[in-house]
Amino acid sequence: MLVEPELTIGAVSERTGVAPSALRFYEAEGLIHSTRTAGGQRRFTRDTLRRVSFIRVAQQVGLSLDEIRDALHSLPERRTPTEKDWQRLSRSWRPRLDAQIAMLERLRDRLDGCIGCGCLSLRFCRMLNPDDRAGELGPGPRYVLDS
Amino acid sequence: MLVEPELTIGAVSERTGVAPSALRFYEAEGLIHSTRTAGGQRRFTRDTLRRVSFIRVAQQVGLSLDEIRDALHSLPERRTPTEKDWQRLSRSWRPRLDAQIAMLERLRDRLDGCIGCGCLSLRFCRMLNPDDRAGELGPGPRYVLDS
DNA sequence: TTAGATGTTCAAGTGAACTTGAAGTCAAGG
DNA sequence: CCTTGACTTCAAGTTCACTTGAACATCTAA
Repeated sequence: MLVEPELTIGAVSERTGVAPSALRFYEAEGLIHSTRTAGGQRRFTRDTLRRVSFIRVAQQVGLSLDEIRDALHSLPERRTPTEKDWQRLSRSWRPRLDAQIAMLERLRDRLDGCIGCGCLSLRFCRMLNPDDRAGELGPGPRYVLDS
Repeated sequence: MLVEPELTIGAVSERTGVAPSALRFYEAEGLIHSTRTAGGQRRFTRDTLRRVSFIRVAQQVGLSLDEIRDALHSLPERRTPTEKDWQRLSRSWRPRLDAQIAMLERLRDRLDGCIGCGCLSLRFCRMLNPDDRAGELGPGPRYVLDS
């Protein structure tokens, strides 16, 4: 069997571009895990690099660390995830990415027509305020209808 | 001449979906402006609705309030902006929107191929870390090169 | 073996973007 | 006129995602 190569926090930091303090923070938040040396220093397995990259990517897509933790919990905890595991996880993102892209495209395509012509409107704002947002606000006229 | 219709903070809140406290905050931050009644209450002109919508849209695109303030400063201060003004502003966003969309599309198209296959890689992370990010980190190997 | 780079914890600080609370004032309908 | 809901200010609190600092321990290469 392979001996898992163990990475120091500095090594993970260097290879991911994420500060050691952030990695400690992620560990405290349950997003990554480490073992400890006899002296109490952290040692990370290589799949941590993938986890950390995943975290940064997820943040770019607009997920909070809480949501990311939930997503990562679908990976086998404390077991090196297989490619299948990662594939399943990444596929679960497609809808979110598609939605985000669609929103930005509508935004781009209407920017002149909407902001530009001065009719930044109800429809426009609805577009930017998915159901969850609109829902939690209660009844009544909500967004700009105004010319 | 028209008398500018004046809106209370509650009216602006209702029509934009933005809390009164947030509107006060935006005013304190110089993103919107108001006049005051004899009694000291705020009154907003209708173009504030557009400004506020613009602010929310800009936030969706990932701009900070600081950046948004800068953008809004290209509008004539304390003068109702013309359609041309808004058009110029919205057009200045095209590159940003295009970039954001392109990033998300690359992300979507490579998600399986990259995270999925386990090669969440240097190239991948560069894609997500535009020059400014990569630049400020200094020299040395930076991102995940690792299988 | 020892210097010094790298690591440790824990508490507190930061900045962005607001929200909340207290204590009080204004404005419009009956 | 008076009530009542909407408004005012100001300071402090909140959440998120970290960073910083102090004081100390460990690890590794010479």
